[in-house]
Amino acid sequence: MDSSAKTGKRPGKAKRRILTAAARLFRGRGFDRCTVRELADEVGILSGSLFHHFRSKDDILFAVMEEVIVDMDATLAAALDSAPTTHDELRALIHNQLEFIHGPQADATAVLVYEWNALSPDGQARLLARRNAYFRRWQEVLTKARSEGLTNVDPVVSRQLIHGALVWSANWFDTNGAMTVEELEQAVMSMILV
Amino acid sequence: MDSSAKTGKRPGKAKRRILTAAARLFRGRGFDRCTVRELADEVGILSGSLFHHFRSKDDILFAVMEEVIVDMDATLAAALDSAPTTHDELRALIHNQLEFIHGPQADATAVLVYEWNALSPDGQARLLARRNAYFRRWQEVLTKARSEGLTNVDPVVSRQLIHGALVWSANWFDTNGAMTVEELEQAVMSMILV
Amino acid sequence: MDSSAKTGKRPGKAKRRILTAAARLFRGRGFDRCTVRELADEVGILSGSLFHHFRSKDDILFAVMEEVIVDMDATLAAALDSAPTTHDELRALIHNQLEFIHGPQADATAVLVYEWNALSPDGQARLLARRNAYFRRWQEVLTKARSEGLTNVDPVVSRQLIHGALVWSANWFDTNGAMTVEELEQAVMSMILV
Amino acid sequence: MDSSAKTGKRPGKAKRRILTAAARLFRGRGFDRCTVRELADEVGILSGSLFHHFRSKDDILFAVMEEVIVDMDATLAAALDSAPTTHDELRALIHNQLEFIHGPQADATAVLVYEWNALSPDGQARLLARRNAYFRRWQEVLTKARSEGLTNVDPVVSRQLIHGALVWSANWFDTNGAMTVEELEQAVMSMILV
DNA sequence: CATGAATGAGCCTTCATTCAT
DNA sequence: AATGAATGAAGGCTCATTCAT
Repeated sequence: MDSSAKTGKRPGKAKRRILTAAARLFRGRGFDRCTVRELADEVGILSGSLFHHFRSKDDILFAVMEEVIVDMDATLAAALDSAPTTHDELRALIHNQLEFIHGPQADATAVLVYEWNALSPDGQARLLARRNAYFRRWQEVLTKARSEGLTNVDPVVSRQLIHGALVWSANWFDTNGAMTVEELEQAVMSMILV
Repeated sequence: MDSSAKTGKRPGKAKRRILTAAARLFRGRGFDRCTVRELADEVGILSGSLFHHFRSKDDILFAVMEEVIVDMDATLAAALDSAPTTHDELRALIHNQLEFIHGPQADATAVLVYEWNALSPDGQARLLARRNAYFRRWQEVLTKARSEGLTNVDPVVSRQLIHGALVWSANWFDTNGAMTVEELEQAVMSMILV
Repeated sequence: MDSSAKTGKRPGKAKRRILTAAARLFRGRGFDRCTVRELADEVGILSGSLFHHFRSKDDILFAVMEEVIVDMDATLAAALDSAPTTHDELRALIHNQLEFIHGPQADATAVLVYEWNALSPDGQARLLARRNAYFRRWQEVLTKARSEGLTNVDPVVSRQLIHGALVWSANWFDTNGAMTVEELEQAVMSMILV
Repeated sequence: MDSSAKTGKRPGKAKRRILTAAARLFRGRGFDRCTVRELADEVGILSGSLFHHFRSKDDILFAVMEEVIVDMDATLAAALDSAPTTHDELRALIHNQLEFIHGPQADATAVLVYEWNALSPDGQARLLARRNAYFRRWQEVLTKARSEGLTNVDPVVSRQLIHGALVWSANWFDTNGAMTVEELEQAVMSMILV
């Protein structure tokens, strides 16, 4: 007889459940418009109990973002490592970003991108290194791509343009719609390539 | 000697000053993290006075957004009217959007895009018609562009990709930096065109 | 061409119109739940203009009450003077009170009775003399009535019981209903008399 | 050693204490002239804590009224049930009303009667059924009383006249004065009876 | 006299956070 | 770990009142 049977609560570690619910809530209604009570309700505990797991509401936002940014960077690093050509690396860049924006971590990724300003200055500072590392990988690939004649736009500029185009898809692309993520990936590729 | 010299208040109609300050504040710190007292301070009045000009804080957000969306649509309509070719229309699309994102109405435009969820459901409904009209113009031009072979991506998809890329520039492009808006415009054009 | 034609406002002295509207409003929704803006709207002026005629909102309440209490006492005095018998005096007491509660000054009278606590301590003090004078007349008549065997209840008590019964009729008696004020008067008389 | 000794707080359930204080305050100074901070002070908590127990200030007024009206109706029903004669029923009517107006629930009863207009339309609607039930009992007794020749005034009219007389006593009758409630009851009876 | 923008105190309510149980 | 009452700062908004025009 596990504890979830006794308490009637859904299984899974509390921290995990809080983070998942927080990502969904923060994404849907914005960090500031969500109350800790709503979050606690969603998890099935009382608001006071949240503070046994996280020091503050800000801390929850930070944890959501940190987890996804660490994952995203690690996944990208691995994907780039196993990409034989620059063209494959380019595709890995886009694939990885879309995977996060529309995959299992979609909520957390959207929160990372669109609630960045809700994060405390301190939190931003602590996440900046990872963020920079991630974009450095983009930069390197795009620089190589231009030098190889695959694209003809300045890497700094194209990095931002592509990033903007990709993350915005969180707001319109429907995973259950007619178009698949692979097709979207292909469309982006065809815009980038000369 | 104008009245502002006599009263010691900054010139300009109060509503105008509120809207301008609101756009800057809402953009910089997010609608929910701004207080009406901050806004009033910025304008140089007391918080209560705000409510002589707007019924509520929500109303101010609505007014900021409505003004810019109306302007944006009207300006685009005019620009498209005087564009001789589809290529020129395509450029007008991008030029117009960048003009708003980085021109005098930069703050309000950023608010329109990134604080959309902060707007009340009712407010969203009342602005939707304009928003749709604006995007319909994009759709039409992009459809024509593809049928003429200028691009080869589905209009719905390319509209969203380009929109995402352009509005994201609000977060990184520096008007006072080395790159001009015209150059940015050119970079985007070159990514779109086959 | 009078000024009301020019300004489009209803005729009559401003003070009068304010007092009439105030009585109706205060009675209907309570002094505290009425705003000076509502009152000004009703009169057809702006809220600021109210303060050319009265020093404060409290002052308006005071004026409404003072006018009616002065009238009520004067009318009662006259009626008692011309009442040949104690029985007639008794009837005058009731008639006069009902005349005010349901006649042209119904609103002001209801305000006097039911908004007494909304009046400032200072205002209450300034009206107390009149209030006392009015009730003294009741007391005298009721004392005489008992000594003559018309009633058999202590004058202090009966004065309050009758007063309560009469003023409460403001809350239920319908001037346009089947029962006339005269019939109501008769019903009260029959309850009082032995 | 009970918990109140340990926490330093006054004993009694919070809701109860709030309701009691609210009745006293609302009665003394009127619902609109009382602030939630005053009420919280009186109870010995902070204003925010009020809203753990009641959704709104309106809700508190409603709760005060609901409790007393339910009690009042139940007590009257019981009293009428055990009254052997119509004469006794008549006395029960008056006794019950005076018991509430001057007994332990005096404040709440006064609030019910004199702050009815401060209650939201919705609140009024939700209390109307009880109010009507209570008055229906009066009506029935008074109808019977007239048919038996105990009184000779129309039941609808006498119900309102007596009700007015009785509730008004909240404003003048002094429980600690020379006259007892029983004597007051007797005085009212003698006015009603033929 | 009237206007109406501005005032500023104060109101009800919300909400992240604490803590004794 | 969880509870839930209490906290207390802050938030959006109201409103009687003032005053330059």
